[in-house]
This record gives sequence, structure tokens and C-alpha cells, in this order.
Amino acid sequence: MDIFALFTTRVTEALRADYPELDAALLSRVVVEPPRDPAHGDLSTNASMVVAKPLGKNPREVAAALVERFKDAPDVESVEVAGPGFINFRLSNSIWHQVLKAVGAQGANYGRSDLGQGERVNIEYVSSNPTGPMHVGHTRGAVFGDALASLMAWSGYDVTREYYINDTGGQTVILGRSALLRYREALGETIEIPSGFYPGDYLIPVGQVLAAEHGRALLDMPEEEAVLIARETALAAMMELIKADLAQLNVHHDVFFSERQLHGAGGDIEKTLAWLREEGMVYEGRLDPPKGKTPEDWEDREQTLFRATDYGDDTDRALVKSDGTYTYFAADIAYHRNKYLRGFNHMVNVLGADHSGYVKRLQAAVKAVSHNEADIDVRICQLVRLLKNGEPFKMSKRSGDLITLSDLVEEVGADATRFMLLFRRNDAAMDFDFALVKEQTRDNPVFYVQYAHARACSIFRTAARDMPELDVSDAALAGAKTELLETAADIELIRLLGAWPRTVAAAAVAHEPHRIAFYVHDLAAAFHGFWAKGKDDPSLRVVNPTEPTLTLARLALVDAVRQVIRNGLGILGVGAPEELS
RNA sequence: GCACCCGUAGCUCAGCUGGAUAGAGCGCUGCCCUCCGAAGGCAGAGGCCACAAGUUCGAAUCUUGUCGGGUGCGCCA
Repeated sequence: MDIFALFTTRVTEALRADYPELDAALLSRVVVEPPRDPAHGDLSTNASMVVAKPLGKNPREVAAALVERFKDAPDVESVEVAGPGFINFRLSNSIWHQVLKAVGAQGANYGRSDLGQGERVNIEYVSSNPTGPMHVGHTRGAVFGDALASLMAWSGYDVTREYYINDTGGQTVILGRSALLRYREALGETIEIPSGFYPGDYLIPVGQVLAAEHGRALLDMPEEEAVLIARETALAAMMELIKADLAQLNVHHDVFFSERQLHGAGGDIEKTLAWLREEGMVYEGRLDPPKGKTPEDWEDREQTLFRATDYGDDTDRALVKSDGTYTYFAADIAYHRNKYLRGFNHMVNVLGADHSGYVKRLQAAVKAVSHNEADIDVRICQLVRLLKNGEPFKMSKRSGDLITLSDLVEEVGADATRFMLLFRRNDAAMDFDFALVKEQTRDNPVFYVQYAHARACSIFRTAARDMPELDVSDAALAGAKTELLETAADIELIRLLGAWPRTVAAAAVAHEPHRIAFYVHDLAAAFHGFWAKGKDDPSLRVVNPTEPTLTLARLALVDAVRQVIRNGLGILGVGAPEELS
């Protein structure tokens, strides 16, 4: 039950009855939302202002007519016109009691919707190069993509979580060389790692595996051949490493898509290029060097170009390198065509800040490849600055000393890592304060929210202790007399619970999981406040042995809060413990 | 030089896709609680929403320009 959706429908129907000439596009701009100022009531709508001008009427006049239609509705306590033409509704408590019942009845599904109507969405995230363990910079995208995927699944989309493995190209060759060096080391040689190689210790075990599997055989073959063998072993090991890292964070993918399957004769790249040529989207031409910063080795040559500018990009893009192999982008076009042909008309890519320059060409590729039928939203996750003792420290995969995802999770835990990274818009840079996430105070939002859940559970433990004869089974809670909840404290809390479905829906549409984190934080704050009122005024306490019926009703409310916090944290992939240690 | 992102209280950030008098936490000031379901509660001060035009009933939100910060900038992945 979403009362905002409910009233949006009722308001638009009322408008349509009075003014049949209004078209649907206009009516879709009518929104019913909670007013910022609670003094304005429970619901507020802009309906009359949206509609007034096309009708050639005064907004307040239209509003007055609407008010007439609603003033006798049984669940509406009062309606009035305010300001330039807002209509404010104050609802009778009975509707809030229904909301509470609905939360109880829908339980773990409260907040789900069919907004996406089962449409398929491909969300690609992480996709980090399989050349080493994941570091902190990757972590934000991993958590973001994962939470967005659950959020959209909650909203009725058919979501596929995908990881694109860049298992070809120069970096993988360097990985192979680096592994081969570790292989020599495993055979007893003293090695020195040249710059440009991957120096990390994580390749030592790969060298040992190579030594165990091949003995000295790799030394006897041409180095180029040995590198390729070493590369295979290293790539497989790196993917295992990455999957283990992701598992630590509870991040999982449905599909791991290897770039390699796009290459080769008759592969997707060839087919896609042929198709693009037929469509006239490819030509042979020259590019101007970028203004202001011409690369030193700039070589003006005729090359194969994709008409990205036809689809909004700043320049056309090269598809074939001077050595005759395909560019990364050529493979990526083929990859996204592959997604489209697999039936995805909606795609989301989660990328790091260093890929912001890639967004336009990706959008161009998707449009081109689908004849504008598919859309792609590229979400850029900005940098995370890790603070420790007030000192930011840098991390780089190519250097030996790096802060890995694993380090972070071991230090603060998966829940805290996830929540903190989601408690901020993805497109703003953030600081991750090591000290803060370990604090057990209100300043630490992870603790604050989890504590609200634990506190709700604790209230049930108290009820069991002080009122052992009270039946608090699900069935009993479902039958609780919620109409006894009449204080401002009770109603305020239910009102917030009532906003949960629209929060989920809005967050899903905007692809912004941080809104879930903020909602849950707000709800926790409201619940802590609710609890605190019981300290001053015993009549507001939940567990009251002299009032078993009221106690049961309050417990139903506490249970609903607990449930919604759990649902919210569930979308974020954060645990909701019953007790905090 | 160009593109993208950001600029909101002293600090860290929200602001529900254009709504009403712009919010929260921290910090600051002043009370309350300190018997309870440990890890608090209430109130106050604090703002030219970077700046300037424009769009309209209405702008922190949309457009353009300027300033400041970040990221990136043939064939790397």
C-alpha cells in the first residue's frame, strides 16, 4: 500500500472527471507528496497549478473545486487550499492504521512494486582488470552496482548483474610476464622486477603453481610462448582472487562475460563492424589531434572510425589500432550490441571516476547498435579518500603497497564498508573515515541504524520478560488493535513507514541507492526519538504490563519499524543484527 | 584548449527530478536526564544555496555565461 500513489490516482481521476479534455502527459505531472512542513498536513498536491494554465483558469479556483470533491471522503480529515494553489490533505488516523496493517501483512515484501514491469536490465559493475586484487577504489563501484541491482529488482525489473572481464590486450601480457618472473623465482632464481611490471606479492603463488605444473619446461620454450602460458594461469588466479574479494563484501554477479569471446574470426567484433559498415556508421578518415595537448607520438593517419558524433559524442572514435588489432572501444561496441541482442533494452554501467571521459562514446555505441531502442545510464563513482589518523593515503595497483578491498573489509567489516559507501551520492567524492566507522555513537550512521533495529528487537525481549503471558506471535500482531495508536508520536512514525514504497520507487527510477540509506537513517532517527519519548512520558512506552492491548498495538508498530529497517538494509546488502555486541 | 562531475550552516552532507518559511548530524551555547529498555533528550544561534543573467504562477533544482575544486582527453584497458 502506497498512499501517495493511491492519492495521485484519486486526484487525477477527479481532474479527469471535471475536465475530460486534459491529456495524460499533463496529468502525469501531478504529484502527491509529503509536504516539507508537517504543519501543512499529511499529503500535498500541485494538481491545480499544473492544470490551471492549459485550462485558462486560476489555480486557486481549480483547487477549490477539487477540495469540494475530497472534503467528504471518509479517510480525509480535512482538505484546504494553501499558498499559490497547493491542496493539503490531512488524513484521518484510520488510514495510518491501515498503513501499519499493510506493513505487517506485506512484511519482507513491503516496498516492492511492479514499476519495472518485468523489463530486463543489465547492470554491469566492477569489471576491474584481472591483473590483481581489488583495491579500495573498486569497492565503491562494487557496492553501488550491487545495491542498485537489488533496488531495481525490488521495483519489478528483471535484473542481470554482469562483470566484463578484460582478459585480452597489453595489460594481460604484462601480467603474464610478471607471473613468469615469479615462476623463475619459484625455481630458485633471484629476480628483479622491472618497472611497468606488476610487483605485487599476489603473483608469488601463481609462480609456484606454474613451477609445480610445468617444472622447468617453460624455460626451454621461446619466451613469448611461455608468457602466454603464464598469462592463462595468472588470469584464472586473478579472477579467483577478485571473486573471493567480492564475496567478502557479499557482492555477486550472474554473468561473467569474457572479452575474448568477442574476438576471433566470425566473432562479435567482426560481425558488429560489418553491421556498422552496412549501416554507414563506419568510415575511413583522419582525426584532428586533441587541442591544447597533442601527444608526442601523434601520428596523422587514415584509420577506421566510428561515427560517434552522429550520436552525441565529441569526436569520432578509432576502431582499429595501427598494429591492425581492434581498439578496446571496438570490442566494447560489440559487447554492448551483444547485450542488446541478448534482450536488454536497459543497461546500466557503473564506472570509476577515471572513466568519465568514456561516457559519451558508450552512450553513442548503445544508441547506434540498437537503432535508439536501448538506453544506457552510465553511473560514475567518484573517488574515495581513505583517511587514517587524519592523513589521507594513496593507493595504486601498480605499486607494491596498496590498500586492498580485503584490508578494508577486515578492518571495519562488510556491513560498515557497504553502508558508508552508500551513504553518499555516487557522483560526489567522499572521505571514508576509518575511525568513525568503528565508533559506537550516533555519529556513525551504520551503528545508528543497526542499533535502531537491535533496539526494536530488544523491546520484544523486554516484552517477553515483563509480560510473559502476552502472545506476540505474528498472528497476534496481525490482529493487534492498531486503532489504539493515536498519539502524535505513534502517527508520526507510521507516516514515515508509509513513505517507504515511494522512496524505493523514486530511488529505483533515479538509480540512486543512497536514498535508501538516507531513508533508513531517518527512520532510525525517528524510532530512537519515539523510544526516547517513553522515558519522559511512561504512557508512550511500548511495554506496559497494565495495558496489554495497547502494548500489543505498539509492538505491532515496533515490529513494522524493525521490518522496514530490515527491508532497507536488505536492499543495501547490510545485515540487521538483533543485538549489538 | 575541450568534455564530464561537484560547489548548500564553521565542518561532513541531504534536499524526494520545478513547489510553500532551504534541512539533518557534528561542532558551538543553554537547560534536562544520570531510578529505566547502556552507549541520551529538548531548545537556541548559525544561509545572498559560488556569482550573474534568463525561462514561469514559482528556481538550490532547468538554460547560458563567469569563478573555484576534481576527473579525463588519438590507437592503454
